[in-house]
Amino acid sequence: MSWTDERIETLRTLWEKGLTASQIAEKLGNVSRNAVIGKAHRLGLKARPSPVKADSDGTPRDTAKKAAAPPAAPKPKPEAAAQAATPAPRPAPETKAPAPAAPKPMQTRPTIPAAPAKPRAPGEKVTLLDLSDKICKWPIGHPGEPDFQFCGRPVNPSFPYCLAHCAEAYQAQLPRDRNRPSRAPMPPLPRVR
DNA sequence: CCCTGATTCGC
DNA sequence: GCGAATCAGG
Repeated sequence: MSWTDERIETLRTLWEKGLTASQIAEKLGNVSRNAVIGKAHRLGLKARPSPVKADSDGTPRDTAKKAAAPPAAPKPKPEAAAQAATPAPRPAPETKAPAPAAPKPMQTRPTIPAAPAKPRAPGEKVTLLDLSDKICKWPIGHPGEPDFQFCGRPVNPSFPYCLAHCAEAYQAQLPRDRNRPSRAPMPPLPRVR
């Protein structure tokens, strides 16, 4: 559907009224939240508190979007595949818990290529405050101890851990039946979207 | 995970 | 001009 004068007027009104982009999109119908935001900006309706816009000065949102740098940064694109990997003992961070330390390997298997990448400023610990959906939350050390920190490498997309730690956390539930040979359908490695 | 607005860029 | 995809933050 297109932006008729009427729809534009509605957009203006609701936007200035303070409704969120998604609310407006819903009222209008047949448009996405993104469409609303995009149109609002093009109309010059702007400036509503954005979560991301909180910069007081320094960080000028230098976001290097796509297209920016073709050569310089080769992003590691893992290619493991998996289906139903039974979530093995997950690390239990939080304030107590003896720490995951060793989600025991029930079966050895070749270690995954592992994720290089190093987003962290050299030397600094990854603390609770650094956590986000995008960095590996695998705890290193024991909570409460001075040097406790998190892995901090980039996550395997849609997982809470990096590729290497996904391999730790999600392992196949191998047959425990003694009678049956464990020919094991093997490798349920972390899926990579 | 849900949500927010902002931005980019292929169409 | 449009808006999906992405980002960055709550």
